[in-house]
Amino acid sequence: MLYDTLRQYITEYSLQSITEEEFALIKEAFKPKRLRRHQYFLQEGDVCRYMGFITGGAMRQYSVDANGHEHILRLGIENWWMGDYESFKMLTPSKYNVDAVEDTELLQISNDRIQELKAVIPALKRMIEVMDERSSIASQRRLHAAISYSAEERYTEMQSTYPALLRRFPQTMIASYLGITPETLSRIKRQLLGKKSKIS
Amino acid sequence: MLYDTLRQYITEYSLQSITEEEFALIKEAFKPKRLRRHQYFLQEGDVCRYMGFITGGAMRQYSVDANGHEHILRLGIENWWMGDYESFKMLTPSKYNVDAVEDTELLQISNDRIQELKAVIPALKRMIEVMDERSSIASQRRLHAAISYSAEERYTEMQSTYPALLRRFPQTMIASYLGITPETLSRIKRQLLGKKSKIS
DNA sequence: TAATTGGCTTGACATAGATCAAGTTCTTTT
DNA sequence: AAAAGAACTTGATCTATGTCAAGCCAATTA
Repeated sequence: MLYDTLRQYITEYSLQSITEEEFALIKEAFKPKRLRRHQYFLQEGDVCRYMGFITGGAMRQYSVDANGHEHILRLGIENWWMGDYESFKMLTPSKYNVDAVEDTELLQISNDRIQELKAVIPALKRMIEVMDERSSIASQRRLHAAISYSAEERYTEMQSTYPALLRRFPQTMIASYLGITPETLSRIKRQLLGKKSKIS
Repeated sequence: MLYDTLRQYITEYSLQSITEEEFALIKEAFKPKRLRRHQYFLQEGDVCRYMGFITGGAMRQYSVDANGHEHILRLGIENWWMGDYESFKMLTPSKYNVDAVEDTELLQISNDRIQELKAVIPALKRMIEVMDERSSIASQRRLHAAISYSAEERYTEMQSTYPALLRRFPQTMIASYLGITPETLSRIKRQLLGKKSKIS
């Protein structure tokens, strides 16, 4: 049921299995939560007290700049974690908003509880370590792309890295994630179609 | 002497002290290395087998794109770690070069040895966990800046976040780090001087 | 001291991508 | 079925930043 994907996720990332007692602790600590489309999970200025493990639906993390433009930092779907990690860890007010792009259900856990669980469930501790490593690496890659690549290159890279996200989110959001306007993304797509047809 | 700053660094990050026996292990595992200005620590295509803890000098990590342009991803000075973490962790060929910007001395450790040490020195393990957390957060911040801010905003943010780097590296490299050309950085600085004088 | 070099600035021009404004298509709601 | 509204496209312009070229200054080397 609901918690099985989480259990599988932990096993997969930690490469360790968890006992039934441990699983019971997890089920008790992670609370199910439903979000309607457009509903906030976190608002700018609040401390991110929970991280959510998405079991169904789609979410985004974004900031709003001085001109009212949104900049999407992260997109997430089933089996992804969502929340502002910086705020969650440091207990500082978040610079970001997190909301649901589709009706979403997730399992949320508080900072306190995850600390307690880490202490008693080795697999969970290991999972978090691995996630930190990977997220550090993923951010570095995306930074590299943002600094070094053109908009078109970033789009094609996204096509190969996260095809699922491309299909799932409206292009306005994909554009924002790539750091460009929807108009530019539209034109890029047309250009790429032209190129493709020449190749094949 | 040479290893004291490393010891202090570990204590500071892990919030744990290390015993003399542990320190002896560390001294044996971390090998001192000297690099002349412009000398490579890592070249694109090689696997990053060592991470370096800089005890003196200045280094940079950068990629070279199809047009021969360099893009600096990270700058490092005393008390910073340097190397390509992705390649080091995953044992994959690196997309980056790492070299010395000044004559540099560092303490280097191999992947194998750090794994062994992590298993027997809790403080070291904890230090790495904390570093992963923070680097994950720092990358996210920089990504946010790269996507959301103008060149000028990124520069002023860098002024407040890493003043030491600004003083230490030539502006060509600062520009590359910010993802702009040296010419643009030069013009931005002039504009900012104008603004400042108006304020005061 | 002269020569060389690397780093910085400045100007003129080029361009990727943004902005603004319409118009189209496809859903969703009523 | 009508109406409203997303999401996307397209065109015309604008702007931040890049590119190319020249010159200057300071530091290092001969």
